[in-house]
Amino acid sequence: MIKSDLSHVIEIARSGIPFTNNYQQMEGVKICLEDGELWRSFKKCENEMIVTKNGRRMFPVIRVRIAGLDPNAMYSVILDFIPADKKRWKYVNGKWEPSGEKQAQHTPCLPYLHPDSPNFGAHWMKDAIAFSKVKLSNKCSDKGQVLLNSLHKYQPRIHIVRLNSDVTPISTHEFTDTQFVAVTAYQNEQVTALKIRHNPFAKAFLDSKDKQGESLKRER
Amino acid sequence: MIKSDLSHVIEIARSGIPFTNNYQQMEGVKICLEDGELWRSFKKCENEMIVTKNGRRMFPVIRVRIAGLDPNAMYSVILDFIPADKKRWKYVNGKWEPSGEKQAQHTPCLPYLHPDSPNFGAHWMKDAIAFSKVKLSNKCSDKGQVLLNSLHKYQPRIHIVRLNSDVTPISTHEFTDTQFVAVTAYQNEQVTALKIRHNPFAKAFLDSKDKQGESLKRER
DNA sequence: ATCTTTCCCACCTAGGTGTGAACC
DNA sequence: ATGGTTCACACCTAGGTGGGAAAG
Repeated sequence: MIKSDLSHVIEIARSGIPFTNNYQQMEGVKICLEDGELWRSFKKCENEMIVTKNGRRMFPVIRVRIAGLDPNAMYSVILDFIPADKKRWKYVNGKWEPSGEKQAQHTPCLPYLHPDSPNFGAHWMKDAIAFSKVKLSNKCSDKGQVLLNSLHKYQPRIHIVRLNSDVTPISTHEFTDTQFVAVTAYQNEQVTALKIRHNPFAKAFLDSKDKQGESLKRER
Repeated sequence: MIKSDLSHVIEIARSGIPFTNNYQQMEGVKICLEDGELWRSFKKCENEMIVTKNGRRMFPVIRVRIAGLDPNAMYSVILDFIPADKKRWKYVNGKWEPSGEKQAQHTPCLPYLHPDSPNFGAHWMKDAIAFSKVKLSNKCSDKGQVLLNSLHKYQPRIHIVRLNSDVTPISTHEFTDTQFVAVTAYQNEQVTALKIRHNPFAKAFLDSKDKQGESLKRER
């Protein structure tokens, strides 16, 4: 797992408020991934996410539940994606395998600020927080999409930033079940079948695909 | 115009943050209504807004441009509605007229917190702020709709609240062009024609109505 | 009777799916 | 030739319109 510095996260979180660079890890913050069972069913087939020029939503959606914040303090919550490895991957004979060990430098991924940001701790803890509107793209643009490299593997991260004028504690969380390979077209038909089965927007394809996929029980 | 106190505004803005009750009017805040020409065309026929049990959006949408805030300070922006008078109105022979001068007590209108709240001054000043999602209702509910009395006239207000731990300056603005009568069904067909002409969601009715209305030019 | 409200409806806006052919 | 990407498309979700009949 490649660790990058958090300067982009800080930059998008401050959004004009003056901060010192006095980071410190928050104590007592708890954060849980929702829909774990769904995520694991995708992870079993090596999850894939479509990237397009105009940006494609993620499915499943990253949803987290947060506890341990100060209800009266102000926070922003941020999603970003770091390369899970330095490899380029290809799908051959029904399996993902590394291809071309040398890799062009990863451009740092622009963090995605949760649209409820900034907000009170009470707001973030009230319900699960869904990143349903984040869009993944393979092209630069200024519409706030996240830029990823196709055929590379990514690890989503959640950052919680406290908005003070004097202190910026940061808490960062990764859920390995949410790893995926960015693709411009699905490679594994088991992944396609799961997407169609669970994403309401793909209901048009339910009839033609609902007999396919790996863990879907046959009638006999 | 009936003035009510601002306790509801304060309550929804604080949302858990500790405030003193040290109100003070902000200096130098400028706020302009957008779409003034559209609003005035409705005002000329005595504007009406539909209220329903589940809540109906406003059309036109209240959009304002704000200047003079501290870009780095945190604010919430709030919309509420006060009775423009104590009358109950009825539409007879193509005109609105008072009916029944004695009036049941107005329940205080729940303020509507702009969904971008809370946010930095820089955010509020970047673009015009649209209250496109506020819903007007004639029934109590807990889904955040604004409760109004049908057949009564209302004056929308915008409040800007600064979120400090020690001070709560408040700035309140009214635009008389946005006054309207709450109704459960449109009374004036000129109003209906204008709504259909300008609201994209009513495009289905454009053909049958586009020859009606007051200021719509005939071909000859 | 009259006035007001409620409900269902067809018809829109707005935009999220994977497909399969075309493109590079 | 191969592998990866793009595009238009049919088909959905989700929900905002006023109309008109029915109800209160």
